[in-house]
Amino acid sequence: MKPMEANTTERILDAAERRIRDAGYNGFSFRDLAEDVGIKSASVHYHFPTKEALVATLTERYTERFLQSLEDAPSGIRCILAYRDAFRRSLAEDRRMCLCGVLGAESGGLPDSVTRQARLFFERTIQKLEQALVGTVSEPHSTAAAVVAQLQGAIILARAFGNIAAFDEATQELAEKSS
Amino acid sequence: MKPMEANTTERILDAAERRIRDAGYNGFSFRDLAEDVGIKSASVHYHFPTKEALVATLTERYTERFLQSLEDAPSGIRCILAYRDAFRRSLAEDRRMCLCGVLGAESGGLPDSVTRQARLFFERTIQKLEQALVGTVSEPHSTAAAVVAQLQGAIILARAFGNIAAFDEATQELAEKSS
DNA sequence: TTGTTCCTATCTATCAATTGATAGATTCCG
DNA sequence: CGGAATCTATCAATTGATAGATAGGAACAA
Repeated sequence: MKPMEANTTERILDAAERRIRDAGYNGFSFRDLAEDVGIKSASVHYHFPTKEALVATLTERYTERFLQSLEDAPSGIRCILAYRDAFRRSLAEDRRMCLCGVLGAESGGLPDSVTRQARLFFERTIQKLEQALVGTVSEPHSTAAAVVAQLQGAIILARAFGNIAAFDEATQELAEKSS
Repeated sequence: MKPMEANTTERILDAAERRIRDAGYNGFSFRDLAEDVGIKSASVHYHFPTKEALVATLTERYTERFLQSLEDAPSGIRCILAYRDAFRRSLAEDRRMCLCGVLGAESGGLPDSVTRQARLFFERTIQKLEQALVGTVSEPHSTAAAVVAQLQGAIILARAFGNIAAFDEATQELAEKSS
C-alpha cells in the first residue's frame, strides 16, 4: 500500500488521544481507533503491539507537546496565567479533559507504564511552574501544585456542566490575581 | 436463601463505589461486583437491571451522603476547611478518587442518567458551599467553584503521585487562608 | 529494460476471554 | 402456597491480540 495521507502512527495517536480524553482508558477499543483512522484493527497492532504501549507512548507525546507549548511562558506570577490559558485552550478546542487528568483519576485500573507516564506529566508540569514562580511567591512548589490542581478540577467542572463557562468561573480569581 | 449478613443491595453499591473510584465506569464488570459481594453476577441484575441504573443510583447515594457529612459544617470562611477535610478524609480512607470526580472526567463515555447525576453532585456541592460563603467573600459562587475544583484536582495529584502528601501540598494555602 | 528479492504496511480471518444481560430452575421463609 | 433472592446456564457482542496472506514499492542484478 502507498502511505496514507499522513503518518499513520501519528494519526492513531491522535485518535487515541481524542478518545481517552473523552471517555478514559477503558472507553475505547482498537477497533474504534481503526475506524477513526480508516484502517483495520489488526493494522493498529502493527504500529503499537499492545494498548499499554500505545497509551504510554501517547502520554509521553502529550507531555512533550504540553511543555513545549509553555516554552515561551513568562516568568513570575504571570506564568500562572499562561498555564491557565494553556489548559483553557485545550478545553475550548474540543471540550475534552486533560489526558493526564483522566489517567490520574483512573490510575487504579491502568497498566504500570501508563501510570508512570501520567505521574511524569505532573512532576514536570508542576516543576516547570515552580521554577517560574521562584522569588515571586513564598512557597513556589505548593503554589504550583495548587494551581495545577485547580486547573484540572476546573476542567472536570466544565465537563460535568457541559459548559466552558464553568472553567472560567472556577479559575476567575486565579486569572485576576496573576495579571 | 437467607439474607446475607447485610443488605445485599447496599453491599453491591459499596463494591461498585470502590471499583469506580479506583478505575472508572468501564474499569469493572458485574462479575467483579458479584465476587466482591460473594454472589453470582446474575444476582446483581436482580437488584439493578442495568449498569447504568446501578451507577446512577450509586451516584445519588454518594451525593446524599457527601452533603450529609457536611451538614454540621460551619458558616463563613471556615466552611472551606470543612470541605477540604471531607475530601481529604475520603481520600485517606482508601486512597481513591471522589466518585463524581472520575465520572466528570469520563463523562464523554457515560450513559445520560449517570452524567446527569454527576452534574447534580457538583451543582449541589458548590451551591451549599456558596451559601456558607455569602457575606464573607466578594464572589461566593466563583469562590465555591474554585474550591471544589482545587480539591478535585488535588485528589488527582495525590493519586498520580500515589501519595496523600500531594493533596496536602496542593491544598495547603487553602487551609491556611480559611482557618 | 526486465526480473527477483526484500521490506513495509496493510489486509482477512480467527482466537479465547470478557462483557452486560436474560431465561428459567431452585431454595428458603413466612 | 407464594414471594423474595439466589442459582445455573447461556447468549450475542465486544475485547485485545495473533497468524498468515497480500499488495506495493525500492534496490539491485542481468
